[in-house]
This record gives sequence, structure tokens and C-alpha cells, in this order.
Amino acid sequence: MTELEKGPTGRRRGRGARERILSASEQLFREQGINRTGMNELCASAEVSKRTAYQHFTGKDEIVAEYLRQFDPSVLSGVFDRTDLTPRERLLAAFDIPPTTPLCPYIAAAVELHDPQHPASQYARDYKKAVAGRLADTAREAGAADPEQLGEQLALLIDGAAARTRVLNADAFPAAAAIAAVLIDNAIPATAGDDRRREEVSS
Amino acid sequence: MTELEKGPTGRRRGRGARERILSASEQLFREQGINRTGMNELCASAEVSKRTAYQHFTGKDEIVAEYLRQFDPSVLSGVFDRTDLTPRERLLAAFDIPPTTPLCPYIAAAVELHDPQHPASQYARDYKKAVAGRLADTAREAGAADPEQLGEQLALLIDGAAARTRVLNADAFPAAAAIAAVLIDNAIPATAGDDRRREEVSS
DNA sequence: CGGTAAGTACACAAGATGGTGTACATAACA
DNA sequence: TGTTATGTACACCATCTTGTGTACTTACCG
Repeated sequence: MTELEKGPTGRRRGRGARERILSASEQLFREQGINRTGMNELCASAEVSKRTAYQHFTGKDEIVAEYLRQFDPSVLSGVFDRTDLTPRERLLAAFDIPPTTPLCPYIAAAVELHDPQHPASQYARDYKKAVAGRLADTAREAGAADPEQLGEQLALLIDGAAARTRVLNADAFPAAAAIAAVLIDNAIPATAGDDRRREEVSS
Repeated sequence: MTELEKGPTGRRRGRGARERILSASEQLFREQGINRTGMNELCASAEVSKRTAYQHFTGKDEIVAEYLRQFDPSVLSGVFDRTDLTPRERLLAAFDIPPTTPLCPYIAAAVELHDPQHPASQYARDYKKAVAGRLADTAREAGAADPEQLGEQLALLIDGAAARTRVLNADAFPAAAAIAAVLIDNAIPATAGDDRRREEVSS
């Protein structure tokens, strides 16, 4: 969804202040949170004059919303579009989050903004539902009996791992992956599936 | 841990400003978040003069820390000390959160404070570990093969449900309870346990 | 060239924030 | 009674917050 860069007419739109702002916001909002990042700091980090920032965005809220909207494609497609993995492996790969993703920004935003009506909170919901949907699709591909349910369950595990990682300051995704393996094996009937085992459960 | 009210000597300690502050903080921090609740508002809601507040607490940080410390006994003992339930039922009862608990305040605090060194963040970690420990104890009682692991897994499910409930604005605890049932049945060897089924899985 | 869109620099507003200082009131207790 | 702990009322401060206003500069493009 990274639009513009060059406008539709081919005209260059200035020196890319907008993108610098969003790029800086991605870093700062993640590192120090949304509420702890002021506009002055954000503009300084983006090397953009404050005036310019407010010419591109009506206010901080809009920057926050746009900051969350950016993730939609990147995070999702990274895992689910890998054709080198079986569907089951893809489901589990969703728990192999690289260290570059310290915490789901949607949970953080939902907590920090604290207003379900905020546009950014809407994006957060949309994203979460999209992830659950993608997981359900993959679950269906893997032959799960109730793919919607499995997708929802795996999404819940991911969120649990994210939240727990944040609170405990220790990686909880391996534990979540272990649970996921159990759920996947339980959800896929014996006849279907790729490499699942029946009674034994990988810890 | 609701100490004082009357001191150990029987002496009345003023008019209970401290408790009013903590009571108001519990409500306000929960309803609107920590960062969105200013000291002026907090003191007004507690019907306490600002000066008094700063005589009881060195600063807002201390109030936040104390606010989190209060939960330790109440939430935990409510579920785990019920002798009318089998251990397995107690494990599942942890997912029957009443509507009075809109969201785990520890996750919210960890996100809002955004500083793992903050005393309140410490309390959050302690609490989370305590819950996992209690779950593990109960899992052991229920005859689980690896009670520590099951306790950690169930704790992760609770956090996932809490986070997801917050972001999606919809109750995710039933789904978490369903997963919990699967994990519990998988973790308890066939010989042990109370009412578990073997192959069938309660959705 | 000149016009225009884009961006800059910087002061400044208006309000909220956490936190103090000062003088006064009240309740308990000896 | 008077002393002391507790609490109040309220002005006040420094700082930070989002957001504007104004005047200037730069890059592009015909």
C-alpha cells in the first residue's frame, strides 16, 4: 500500500516528507510508544519541519492511523505466500517471528489510544481479522476440519505470545508454537495432512 | 492486601485518603488508561486534595505501582481456592472471567508505561509468573504430565484472550477456554484425570 | 526566465502535565 | 486544654503537548 512516491502523473512530489514522517513514526512509535512520542520529536527525527508535517496530515491521529495502515501487506504476505512450505509448516511459520518485530503494534496501539472509535483502532481490528482469515485459509488448505476455528485459535495464540512477550520481557512465541502444533494436529483429520503425527505431541 | 483502614494500634488514620486515591485510580486507570488520567483528575475523583496525594505517594509512578500491587490476592484466590471444583474444572474456570474484568491491567500497564524497569512493570511480571505458577500447581493436582508447561500454556492463553478481547472489542475467552480444554486433555495421561474424554475434543 | 508546489525556520499559542508552597482546618489523642 | 497528624484550598511553576502563523527558501517545470 505504499502509494505515491511519484504521483500518478509522473510528477515528483517534493522531497518525500510524507514518507520520511511515516518512516520515523514507525521507528519511534515502536520504540517508545505512541503517546510518548511528541510531534516535535517525530518531526525532528524525520528531518521534516513541523509545518510540513501538518500540511501532510491533519494531526497526530492521522499519522498514527497511517502508521498502522502501512503494515497490512508486508507482515501478512511474508509468511503466507511462501510456496516452499506445506500449509502446516506455513501455519507454524507464523510463530517464527524475527527479532525485528519486537511487538505487535496493533495491540500496543489499541491499548495506548484507548478509544475503539479511533481510526487506528479500526485498522487494528481489520488487521487482526485479516490475519485470522489468512490463517483460516491456510488451515483449510491443510485440510483442517474447522479451518475458521483453527485460524481464530492460532491468531489468539499469536496475540497471547505477543502480549506475554511484552509483559514478561521474554520470548513467548516458542511456547505458542508448541500449542499451535497440538491444535493443528488435533484439527486435521487423520486421513489428510502432510507430516502430522497422531498420538505423540511435539512439546 | 488491603492493609490499614485502622492501624495496628487501633488508631484511626485520618479519613482514609490513601484508600480513596487507590480506589479512584483503580477505576480511572482501568476506564481511561494510566497516561490519560492526570493527577488533577485523579485527586478530584478521589475527593482528595492534591497536596494530600503527594503526602501519601512520592509521585504518580508510585500510585501506579501500588494500583497494580493491589490485585495480587483477589484475582488469584478467587478462582484457585474453590474446593467445589475438580482441578480440571478449576483450570477451566480461570477462563470464566466475569464482565467486571474488562481487561488485564498488567498488560495495559506494561504497554502504557513502556519501561521494563518501572516498578509497576516489575509487579506485572511478578503477577503473571504467580498466575502461571498457580495454574501449574493446579495442573499438577490434576495429574498433568508436565504441569509447569501446561501452566505456562494456559497463562499464555489467558493473555491471548485478554489482548484479543481488547483489540477486537469482543470476548475471546470462550475460544481460549476451548483451546485450554484441548491442552488439558492432551496433557493429562489417560489413567489420571477426572472427566476428560480421550479422542473427542470439546470444541 | 518566472510561477508554483513543496519544504524550512522559528516563534508562539493554549492547554494539559506532574509537582510544590503556603496558609488554614479538622480530628484524634494525651 | 493544647499538640500533632491528617487533610484542604488554591495559587503557582516548569515543562511538555498538539497545533498555527509568518516569512523565507528551494526545486521543479513549462
